[in-house]
Amino acid sequence: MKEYLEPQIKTACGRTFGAELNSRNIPIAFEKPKVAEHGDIATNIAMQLSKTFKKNPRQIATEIVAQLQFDSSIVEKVEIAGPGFINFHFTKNYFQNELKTILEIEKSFGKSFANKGKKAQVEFVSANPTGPLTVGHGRNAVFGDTVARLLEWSGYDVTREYYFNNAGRQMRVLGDSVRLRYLELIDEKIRFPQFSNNDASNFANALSVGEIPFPEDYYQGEYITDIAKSLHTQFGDSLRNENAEGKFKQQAESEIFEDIKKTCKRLGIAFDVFFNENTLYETGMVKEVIEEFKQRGVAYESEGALWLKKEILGSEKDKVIVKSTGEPTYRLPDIAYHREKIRRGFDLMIDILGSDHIATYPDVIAGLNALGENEGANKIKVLIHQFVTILQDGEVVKMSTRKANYITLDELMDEVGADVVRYFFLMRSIGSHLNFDLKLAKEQSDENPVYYLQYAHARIASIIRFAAESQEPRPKSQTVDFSMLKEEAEISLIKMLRTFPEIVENVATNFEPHLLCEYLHEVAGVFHKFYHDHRVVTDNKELTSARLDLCSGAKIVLGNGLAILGITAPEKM
RNA sequence: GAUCCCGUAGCUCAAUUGGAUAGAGCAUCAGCCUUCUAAGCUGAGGGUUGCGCGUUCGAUUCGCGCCGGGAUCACCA
Repeated sequence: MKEYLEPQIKTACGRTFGAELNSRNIPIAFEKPKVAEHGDIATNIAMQLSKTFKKNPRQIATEIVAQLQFDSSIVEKVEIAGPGFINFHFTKNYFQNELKTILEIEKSFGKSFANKGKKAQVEFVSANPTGPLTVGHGRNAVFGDTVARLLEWSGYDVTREYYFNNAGRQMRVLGDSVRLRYLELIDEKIRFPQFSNNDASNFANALSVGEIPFPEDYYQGEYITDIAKSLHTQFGDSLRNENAEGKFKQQAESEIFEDIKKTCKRLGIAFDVFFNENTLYETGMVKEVIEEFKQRGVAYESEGALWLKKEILGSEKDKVIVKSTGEPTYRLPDIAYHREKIRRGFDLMIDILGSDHIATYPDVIAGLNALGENEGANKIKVLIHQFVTILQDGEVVKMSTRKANYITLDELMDEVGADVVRYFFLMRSIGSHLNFDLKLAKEQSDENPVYYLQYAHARIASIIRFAAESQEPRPKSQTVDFSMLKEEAEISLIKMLRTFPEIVENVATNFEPHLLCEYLHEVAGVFHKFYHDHRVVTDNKELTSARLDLCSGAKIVLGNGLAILGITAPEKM
């Protein structure tokens, strides 16, 4: 549409305003009007020009329209409306032909090759292996995977990556938590009333009566006991004097990781790369970064620590990258990691982060720039999503892996299924705080919005099955006469379907899958309306064929759209 | 104190990046199955877009100032 109209309007404007216009170089913007009466596409060019030419926009519009000439088989009428919009109405014939394209391209309808040959990387989830994935991780996981799918649909070769760290205090505590549970299994007395490490009197008291205290800030989830049990099955009592960071930590890490991968798989997510932070030390990347920072004079030592200067960070104060203990802070490996990504030659790198990390990524970008990686840093796109608030019985559940106060993604999927989970996380813009009411999600599982889409798909499949059973198959040579489709419900369905590629492109450029959800919901709605108003399979062979093809078109769009969202498109419900 | 996100119908959220009459779902009410899936369709009610200025032909959208909610501001990640 735009492709057809743009040059015509340009020449018309040229004829009206001459060279003066060309010097201004005003782009012609099109938009799809909200209301059907305002046509299929509209431009506000007359309003744009009214400033420069100091003329009434409606007057300008009239002059432009007078210069326009169109193929009457494509454009039905042109109207000037409102403050100065030029509205274009296209012919039914034009839309009928559009349906053919959809049917021909089928599975790739909506795909673009704009980024063919380019490599993209999406880093998401990236939760350290200290416990099962919770509902809180769900939004990150599902959104990240969907962004990856969108990039694939726009032509990118996509790497899905999970970054993790299996060192540090967090993991030591995890190992020791397992160790204590193990000792409990082999009959050591562990005292579990909740008290903290620094509660000295309680601690001493426990030890004095021969009990080993289980600190409050240790991991309290049941899965810790499960890991201890599996160690007990393998090794019996022989680990009594084993170090927390030995077998206990290793076993915990590997079991938890397996668990995480399984959860992701259930959600339709498969990572290509699990990147261990430790690699950055092994390959010398971290050291290299430190040296270079020093060389470039942006880092200095003080109080036994290594600091990065605020000037390059653009922050209020200098920040530590290596602690006085010799351990790096998260900034350093993060910078090294992103440099590593840049070196792998991606054209686009996306980080999916929760809002709790919002303050950290500017440091990473600044660090990269300080290393002279400006070009690479420009290819990094950070997408921040707001938190999911879990509501149970109207109360906010504060999630904490350590306190075992969480609802796992698996539990959620057990309740409502992976499709509902994915849809629920995708249907809202990532900038808004998502309220996940568990009670509601369970109760409404029967009337969840995702079923509306799936039902439309299944319904179409059913119609097509019915037609195949009750009718002679149409000979391949016989072409379908799409001019049979002229009812309002039919045309508006085609209009809806044909915009799919535009929607995908828009959603993929702006990383806003929720708009695809909305669009598909609308497609389903328009289809249901069509179904309700008109019978597909009738004695009229010609009409039946045309309507069946229209159904197929709708099925393609719904199917492809659901595929991008990672949601199944059932043939039956 | 500073930075970022959010504030829209009773509830959960949209709004084509500045457009025309601000829309969906849930909930409430009233209709529609002898016919291809009623997990559907049709209709009704429900709004000072948190408040106030400003920018312009035009503001839910952009700017400034308040109010309210969330997140972050470590030698934690």
